Amino acid sequence: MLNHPQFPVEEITALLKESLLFKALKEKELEMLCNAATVHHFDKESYLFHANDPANHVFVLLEGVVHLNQLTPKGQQVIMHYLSPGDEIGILSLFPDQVYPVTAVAAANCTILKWSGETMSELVKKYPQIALNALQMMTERFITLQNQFRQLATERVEQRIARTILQIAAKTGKTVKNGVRLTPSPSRQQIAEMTGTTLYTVSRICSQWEKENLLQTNRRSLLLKNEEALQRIAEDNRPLSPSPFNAY
Amino acid sequence: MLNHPQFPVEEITALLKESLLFKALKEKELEMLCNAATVHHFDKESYLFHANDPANHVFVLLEGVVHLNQLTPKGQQVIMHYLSPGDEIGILSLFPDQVYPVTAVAAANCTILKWSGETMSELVKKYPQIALNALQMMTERFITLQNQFRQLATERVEQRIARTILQIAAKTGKTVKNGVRLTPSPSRQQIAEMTGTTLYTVSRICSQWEKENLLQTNRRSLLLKNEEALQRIAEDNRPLSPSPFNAY
DNA sequence: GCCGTTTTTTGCGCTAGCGCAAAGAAAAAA
DNA sequence: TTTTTTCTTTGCGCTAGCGCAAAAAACGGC
Repeated sequence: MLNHPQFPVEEITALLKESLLFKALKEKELEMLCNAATVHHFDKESYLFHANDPANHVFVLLEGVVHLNQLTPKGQQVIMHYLSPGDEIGILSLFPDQVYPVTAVAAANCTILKWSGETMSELVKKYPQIALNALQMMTERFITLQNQFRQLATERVEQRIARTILQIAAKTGKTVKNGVRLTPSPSRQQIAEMTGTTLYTVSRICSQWEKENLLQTNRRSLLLKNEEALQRIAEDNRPLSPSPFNAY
Repeated sequence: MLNHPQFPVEEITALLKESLLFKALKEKELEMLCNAATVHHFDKESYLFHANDPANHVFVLLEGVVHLNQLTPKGQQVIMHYLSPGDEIGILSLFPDQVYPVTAVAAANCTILKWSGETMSELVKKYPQIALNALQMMTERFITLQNQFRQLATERVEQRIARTILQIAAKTGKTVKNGVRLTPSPSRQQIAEMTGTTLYTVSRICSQWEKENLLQTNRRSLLLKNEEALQRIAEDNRPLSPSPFNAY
């Protein structure tokens, strides 16, 4: 276990120490944790688990991107959450008798750490801090989701797309000389599924922004050139409504 | 404490026994719980707490309706959750150092049971089952919110309104001879704030339904006359798109 | 470097839903 | 009762965003 060429134990330990789920654990405890984990690869497009599967594994993403999504009865996808290295997946399996409420799919080739539910239960018994951390995470995720809901209910598409790009940039973007680079960049379709719109609308809006030199995209990456401008769009600094008084 | 004319202790105990937060507590424990509570009245439109207040009380609604909502930066309201008698409010205050992420407002005159954070901490220490129940509730609310999010992202206004009315009917509706009656009925404005639309659209859709004899409204109550039809609307049983082949 | 596949762009027409404004109805206050 | 306030309805015009279709561009495999 845990003799991975690209991920030496020290590096993993460092990552886990920073993670929300395992923070406040001691060096010794993290070591135990590492020894109880297994490392797996998931190819792009493959599934970590499906919605309604019994929740019996906890994952930590080492490398890649994972999307948590739901399907509508008609087969339309909605991406509920976007995960990057260091993030935990499947915390619900820490709690008894749950099923995953979402599908987890690798949006890029991924390397992940995995614990079985039983292993986790034992670890939680030994280190109750993990349960507290999980609870903390749940409430944070809940509050975030409430905000997402409010935004979807009240903001225009353009704002939601701007916000989504900014969030991904903040989470995984690399600062380069002329801006912030997102690699890999989510596809138009995926942005649409995160913002509750269509790929056509996303494409039109991004084209517009590209013309205005706010960003620059190609299929594999996105360069955010004017973060402040996008921020302004996300916060909707524009006339409330086309004022009738300006018509003259 | 707890000598309320309309709510004798036995009745409250019975209510708490059924509640998600206090289920699986013993008779004796429920009694302790009752004795630690205080009863309060909140007039319609008054606030139980505001978003960002430190979360230091747990409430159980005995009578009335409470809305949990958020405000957009521009002052627009979004109703995140609708609470009826027996429901718990402010479970986040069971967990350390939280602030309420929403505002709780009485949507009708309310009678509520209230515990301070300190009292609750002690109770939780004595009866750890409460913490487990709270966790259970959090995950349930989280999963529900995810579904709400998906629906908002993918369904048409009409569907969302239908679903909302059906949910309120299931939660608080009284079955009468010609249908299900909701009293008090949410206003057009409130339905709009629950479904992410405007009061005009809600009004038009309800008028339409009234014409089709699916329901019947006046300012104080709503009579749902054809639940099945509304169910069909909520599930969107209609042609996927105006098929070009039918044009002939 | 060529070919098949996937993704993106964009023109076009369209429709769901918005939002003002003004009238009407219902409730509350006086 | 009458008056005032609040909530609802509806006509009207409009616009944001949808979604097809077809082309263009980008990518991957060989």
